[in-house]
Amino acid sequence: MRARHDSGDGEPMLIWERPEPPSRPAPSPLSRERIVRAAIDLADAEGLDAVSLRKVAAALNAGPMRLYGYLSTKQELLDLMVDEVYGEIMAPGPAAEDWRAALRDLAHRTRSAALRHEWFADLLGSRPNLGPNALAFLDASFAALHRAPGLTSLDAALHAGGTVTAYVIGAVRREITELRAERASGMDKTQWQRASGPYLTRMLATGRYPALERAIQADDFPPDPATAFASGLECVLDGIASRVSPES
Amino acid sequence: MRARHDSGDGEPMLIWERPEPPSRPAPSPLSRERIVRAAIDLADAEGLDAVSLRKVAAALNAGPMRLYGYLSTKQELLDLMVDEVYGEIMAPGPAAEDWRAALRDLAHRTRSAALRHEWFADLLGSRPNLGPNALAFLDASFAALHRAPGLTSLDAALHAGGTVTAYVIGAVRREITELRAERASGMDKTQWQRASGPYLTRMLATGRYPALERAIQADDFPPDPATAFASGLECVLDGIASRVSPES
DNA sequence: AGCGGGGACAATACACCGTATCGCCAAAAT
DNA sequence: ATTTTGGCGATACGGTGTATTGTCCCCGCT
Repeated sequence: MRARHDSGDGEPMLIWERPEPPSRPAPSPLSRERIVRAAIDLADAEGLDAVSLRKVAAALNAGPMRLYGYLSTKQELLDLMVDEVYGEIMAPGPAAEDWRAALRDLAHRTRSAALRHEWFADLLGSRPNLGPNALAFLDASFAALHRAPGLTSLDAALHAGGTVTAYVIGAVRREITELRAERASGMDKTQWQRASGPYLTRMLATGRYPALERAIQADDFPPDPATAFASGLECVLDGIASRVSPES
Repeated sequence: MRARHDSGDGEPMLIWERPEPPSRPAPSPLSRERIVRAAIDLADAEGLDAVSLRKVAAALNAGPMRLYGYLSTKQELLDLMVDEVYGEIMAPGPAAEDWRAALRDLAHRTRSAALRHEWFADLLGSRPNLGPNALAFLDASFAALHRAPGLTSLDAALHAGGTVTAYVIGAVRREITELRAERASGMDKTQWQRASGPYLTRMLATGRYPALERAIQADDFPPDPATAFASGLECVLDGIASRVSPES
């Protein structure tokens, strides 16, 4: 059952272009924008699990069912939230001229958006994102790759874009997950090591993980996540560059 | 409130080494293994959303609360499911000798595991995975990277491993998501294009996405996901190789 | 041998979720 | 002025994860 605005004709009428409910004379106190904003605020403050239609509605002084005039499903709300964050990502100035710089910029903006809205990492890549802002993001990626010198086949461009996107999704996810794990067991990274340390040392003592053991023994403290993300990204970009302009 | 096996002393006693309940003379009909297996079967058949403690317990002819003797939380069950899949991934023969081949092998095995258990993609990277099989996976990664010639700093090895892991997570996620989207709207890829096509064409007609427009116009059909995954992976591996052994 | 206690299991209970349905009331149309 | 309509709130339902309570059986002790 779709929202009541679904005109019912054959065409799918995806959610992003569904019209606002006809603006009432006394301006309707609710709008999809306000709903999405409230949901985002709630998710930022209390996590994605705390986002329930009931709580969002309550934050807007409305009954839960009120929202179904603007959304047909909770999933739709999540999709709109994601697209809103893509909007944040695309908000800043124009793209760089160098394709590499442009892709790097998009990646870092995505990462910082995920740090602002940790729930974004949970949703990243879990559904096809076709909202207008997500499309703008895609467009920016392709535009950047089009500026690459040797990238004639746009088949290759698609591959390249997909590869860096995949890296960004995975890296952001991992980083947020680690961040949460640290926070969960006492705010401090060393404290986290103490927490799961005994278990890990016991596991390592079995001798079944020699390489891991060696890796942890020589524990140079892992560098901050930002540079880890950046260096991994450069690695991926290097790989792309090596096929864009065959090795000099 | 932990499961009843938590010994109560200071040490955390993570879930993977918590002992089975004391084997009763008449062997207990339940075990964590059987629970996890039932949950996996359910998730494979009906999706992750269908995995509820009630349904899992029902599949084992038990009341819902029975499971809390073996698990302290649903999240724990999910963690165990993930580790079980890591077990599948690590099951086949020994690792290749070449570091690149070894990493490639791990990546492809992860992908095929996710294709067998689509819910695995939803859980990938969403939590720190420290189960014995996940550790074995990590160990294999580090072992492979250790075999790389120029990888003296294990700091670099950590970065490299993290980078390819991030790519794999993101790529697998995207692929499963796309697969589901296709399946949701009529099994066929061209059919999917028809489904969201009108919306997309209308969006593109706004002229706000010129690069996207160009990319879609010249629609050489995208290659099958397997080669897309593979080529992206090679791309990442190239990037790593270029820093392992500086350009020849 | 009889009995008491403890522990595994089941049933019940609770708060909350997403969503369908229904009824009311106010505003618009006749 | 009356009727209609449609947006909104309240209520309801089936489901969830989990806490609590009760029951019953089996083991060990007297």
